[in-house]
Amino acid sequence: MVEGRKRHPGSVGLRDVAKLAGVSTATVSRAINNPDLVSPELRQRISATIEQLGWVPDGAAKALATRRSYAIGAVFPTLATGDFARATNAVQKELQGLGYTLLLACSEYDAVQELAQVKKFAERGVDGLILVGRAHHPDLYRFLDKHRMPHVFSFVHDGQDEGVCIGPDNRKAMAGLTNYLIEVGHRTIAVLAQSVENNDRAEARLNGIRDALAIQGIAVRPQHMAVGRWTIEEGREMFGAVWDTTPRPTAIVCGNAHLAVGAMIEALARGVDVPGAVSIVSYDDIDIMSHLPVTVTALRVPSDEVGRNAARSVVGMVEQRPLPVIYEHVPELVIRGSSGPPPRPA
Amino acid sequence: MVEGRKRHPGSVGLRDVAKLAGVSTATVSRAINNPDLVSPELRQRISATIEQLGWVPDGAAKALATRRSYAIGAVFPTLATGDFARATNAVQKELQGLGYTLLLACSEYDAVQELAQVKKFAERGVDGLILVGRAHHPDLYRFLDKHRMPHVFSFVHDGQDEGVCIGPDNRKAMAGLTNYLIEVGHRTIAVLAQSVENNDRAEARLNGIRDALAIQGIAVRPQHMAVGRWTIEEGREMFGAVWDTTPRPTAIVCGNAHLAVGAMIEALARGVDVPGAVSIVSYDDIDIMSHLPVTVTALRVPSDEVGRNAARSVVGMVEQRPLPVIYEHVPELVIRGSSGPPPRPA
DNA sequence: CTGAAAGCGCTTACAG
DNA sequence: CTGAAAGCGCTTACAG
Repeated sequence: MVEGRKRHPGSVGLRDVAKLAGVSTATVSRAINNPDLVSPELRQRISATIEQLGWVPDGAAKALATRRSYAIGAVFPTLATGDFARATNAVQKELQGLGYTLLLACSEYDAVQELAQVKKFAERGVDGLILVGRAHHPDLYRFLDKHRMPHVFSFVHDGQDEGVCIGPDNRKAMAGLTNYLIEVGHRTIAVLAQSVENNDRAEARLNGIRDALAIQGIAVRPQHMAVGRWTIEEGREMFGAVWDTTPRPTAIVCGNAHLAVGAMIEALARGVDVPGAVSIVSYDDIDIMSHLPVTVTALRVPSDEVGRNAARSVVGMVEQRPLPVIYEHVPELVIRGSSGPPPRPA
Repeated sequence: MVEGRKRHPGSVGLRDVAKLAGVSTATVSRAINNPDLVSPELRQRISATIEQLGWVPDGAAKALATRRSYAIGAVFPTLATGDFARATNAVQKELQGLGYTLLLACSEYDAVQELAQVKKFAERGVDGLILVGRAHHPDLYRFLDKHRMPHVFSFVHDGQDEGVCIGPDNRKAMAGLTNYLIEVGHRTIAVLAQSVENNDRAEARLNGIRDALAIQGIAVRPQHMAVGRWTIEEGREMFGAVWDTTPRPTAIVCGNAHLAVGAMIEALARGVDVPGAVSIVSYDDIDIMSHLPVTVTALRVPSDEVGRNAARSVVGMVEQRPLPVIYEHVPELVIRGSSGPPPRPA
């Protein structure tokens, strides 16, 4: 007779609990998952037995039997920027409150890797996914579709119909920030942009700037456009790149907080008068901005709220019950010391 | 006859692959997990069939059958500080390379919550755990022990025997930083400390400072000791608290980077001459430190390496194969503009 | 309210 | 090299 594998000797299972409590495994299972179906007496006896044996239910077995894992996968581009880190923190907290576990991966802005990570998550049996942005590998959409995997796109929000998006409308927000500069009189505006490679948010922001400028019939001059990623170092260099040009920009819009901090610091280091000679504004707000010698005007994106709502939203989809969720997060324009009217023409 | 639940209609399983490929399920399983045991011909046919059907293996079933999840749980205090965020990123990357998935939780420096999170991870069947620090809920050790759960403690390293620790020796490192101040002549030293509540690293750092000072027969005066968490705001306030005292400190040691940045900024804002009037040094190094008008002397802790090695270490334990791992990470003292000899007595 | 038993989708010891 | 079948540890439809 074939025997198969044996149980691990030391570990206790549902069976052991049932035996010791003198009930069937079905009753133990019900006592945990559906206490109302079990008489108070047994319920009490069973929970005492569980305590006594220190039984830890086996999630894999449970997942296999119920076809539900109570796990959500999230793929962020990176955790090196504070916004995604804070969002991850919030996602985990919210999921935990809803009874879910977070599986985390970082794609490093690589769509192919993201696809592989999502497939891995699917193998792990996650009930749903949180992704960042709208632009993904084409196969990813097919995959999600085929496997009917509930998912949300975070840190984006736009007018499109497809998919659930939770976050700011990057384009609209950046247009708003640019409009603010236009309103106070700027016409010669430089841009320190993030690379748009595999980053639709960065692209949307760039488009937002162009939208706002185009209405005035203005475009960003090539020498006023610099591209980087998200370090202070780059921000400093990029400031130099657009500043040492003719004509000089009277304002600089930065695609993310680190570039903006770098630009601000470089301006200070060069003794450039901010905002007297040039205004600096930023998409995204971080702590340090309100503490620099010249504080930085920024669009405040509530990353933790975005994370929290993304979590609520996937869980709502998974459980097919509507949870109250905020879908669009309109960033607040926080005007600080780094922005003002352009210098008067000499 | 009792029927039990039915299979989900749409989904394809190993069985479907086997049927279509005209082989047994055992052979399909082998073709994936042990290709060498299967003839090239079948192997080829099977992988084509898998492709064709778009089969995604069921991790829960696999985990149940093998008693291995290829998942590692990590509990960090928070992701709000850059160090843990970068470490998390590195952990995930390394685990992925080793074929594992990361389950993540944040304890918010709460030992009870951490315990609950670890138990949850155990239910999920993680193969191992990465924790931060050495100080945990007493029940946690019992739990890990009872369930023979492989685990490592990260961001700590000390002379003790028990457990695998991966990171800097906080105490020794901080003593070294303090010694540097003593060597350049400081004797009146203030401390901006992190709260030691549920944070043994903070406590170790504090002890390191005291160790170094005690050798000189010096202690930190009560008015030179301030306690906070990890915001720039707090750092500013704490600077004020220790600065407006008699005697004035000639140097300030900060328990973490954000407090140090706050202190530096407050000093600049008050027009205090750094390092002429006071030196400021920090445990932990962050980007902004090398870009402030006065750059900050700091101990550089390589968070990502700590994360990477922690990941390698647990996996090594889980697989019972020795992976090359660095256990102690000696922080590098990066001397910058904010430190120097104390002012000469007037 | 409770139990006996089938089944979730894989893996693997055994036999060939 | 391959297959038939037991088993991993739970849940749940069915019967009582």
